[in-house]
Amino acid sequence: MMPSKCLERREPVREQVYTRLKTMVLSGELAPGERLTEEHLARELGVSRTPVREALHKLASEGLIQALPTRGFKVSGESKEEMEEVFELRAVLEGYALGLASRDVDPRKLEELEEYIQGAEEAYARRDTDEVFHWNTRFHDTLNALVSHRSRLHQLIADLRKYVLRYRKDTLSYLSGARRSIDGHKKIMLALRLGDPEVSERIMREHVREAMEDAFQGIQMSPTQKHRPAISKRSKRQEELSS
Amino acid sequence: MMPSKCLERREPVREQVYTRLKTMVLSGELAPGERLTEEHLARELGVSRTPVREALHKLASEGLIQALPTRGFKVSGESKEEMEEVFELRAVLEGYALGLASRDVDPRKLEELEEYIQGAEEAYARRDTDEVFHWNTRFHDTLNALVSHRSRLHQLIADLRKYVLRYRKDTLSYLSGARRSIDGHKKIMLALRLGDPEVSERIMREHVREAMEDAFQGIQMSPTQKHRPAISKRSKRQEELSS
DNA sequence: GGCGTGCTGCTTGTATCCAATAATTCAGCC
DNA sequence: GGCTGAATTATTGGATACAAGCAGCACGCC
Repeated sequence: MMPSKCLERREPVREQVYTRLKTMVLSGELAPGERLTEEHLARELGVSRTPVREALHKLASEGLIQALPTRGFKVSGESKEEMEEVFELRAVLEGYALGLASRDVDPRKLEELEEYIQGAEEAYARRDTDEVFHWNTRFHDTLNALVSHRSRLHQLIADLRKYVLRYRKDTLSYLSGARRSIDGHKKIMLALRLGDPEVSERIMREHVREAMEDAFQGIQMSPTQKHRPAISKRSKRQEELSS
Repeated sequence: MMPSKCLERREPVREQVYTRLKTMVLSGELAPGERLTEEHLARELGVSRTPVREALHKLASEGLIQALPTRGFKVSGESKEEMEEVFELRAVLEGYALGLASRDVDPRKLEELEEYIQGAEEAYARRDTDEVFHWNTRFHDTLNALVSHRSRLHQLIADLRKYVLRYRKDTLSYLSGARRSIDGHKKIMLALRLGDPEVSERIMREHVREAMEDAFQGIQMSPTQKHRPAISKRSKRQEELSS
């Protein structure tokens, strides 16, 4: 039989749903505290309950949502304590990762990193915080890629970073935060060039902790979330995944 | 299938299967490289594919098994690099955790920890390595419990520890390893009493790294695993979960 | 005799079905 | 009018049914 048109990568629906829901949670489209039920999501996404269920369990294991006893799931709250813990874990793991990376850096990667800093600096001059954020993200992604051979560490850091990205707008909407982060990146470069694991580790920890402070700047977080109704009204609209 | 008349504790079958499979993997009953298919496992455990599948996905997300494209799963290999990475992550995270814990220790917990060391010491005097292992495990579990309010950190450490437990026998079957680990625990106690986060962190890192060295003592690990046939022959026997 | 092609079965992915149960509502009783 | 309890609903957990894909194999062609 002809292999038919299997040219396109056949990504399982489960994965699509997972990615979609994750995006919705991280973007805030699904607000913290909002309740999620398999059936409604399945209808909304135009698939059956099975893949939705698997996606929900996966998200729950990552902490993005949490299982209620027998009432489905709800989007995880964002208590200050929880965010702090995630930032602290980032500080520790990314610190360790930078220490590892600093033992043997590819000069071309250093070049690349410098470019991102340069890009951020120029964006800062234009007071374009979105653009600064963009370059900073590339910077951190590239740093993380330096330890991609340590797959667990790499994955862990990626997950934690995605988790706090939810608050990116808040983080950099103050120019002072942007300034500090760029300066922090410059220090990271110096540590990398120095090639000293311990210094690199310490510098990175400080950097992430500064980012945490800036993220908390002027944001009041309620430890307890009010219970949002449920699925939003636009549930009726059959949004196909293929969009 | 008959609706089982499980009147007692209503633990979801999914969880039972998950726990069961995890045990089988960690105990080596399912050897690294061995292939797992939903259907066979479902038959073997006397349940349907649904809970088996969910358990498999969960195990995969923890890295205990890995998904083959569309061929099911296989028990993860145990290359030296992978074990090293896990031990290194433990060193970093448990180091950080001990630093956190050292800032404010409950004296009763210190008492408890001392008892476990005492127990291990006595077992060591009897050359009972299994017993030493038992007390050492309690010791580490108790330490980890000190940061249970940091749920992510706590969970992460618990997962990583479970992962390397697979090699416990090898780890402590040498008395020198047992000796070193007990001495390490004593140093940890001193660091805790000192109450200095940085010292505690360093001491713990050293301790876990020593444990790694001992775990690798005299063990030859093949980076590539040979492909074991599939499910073992006793698949036919209907082993009910309720056993 | 070697290699390509189609068949067959194993295995997963998804949908649907059924049962069990917690929450909710509503009616009857005090 | 408020409280208690039974019926109703909402929702998950598990089982099964069904489709689709890849692997291995055998057969036939060159």
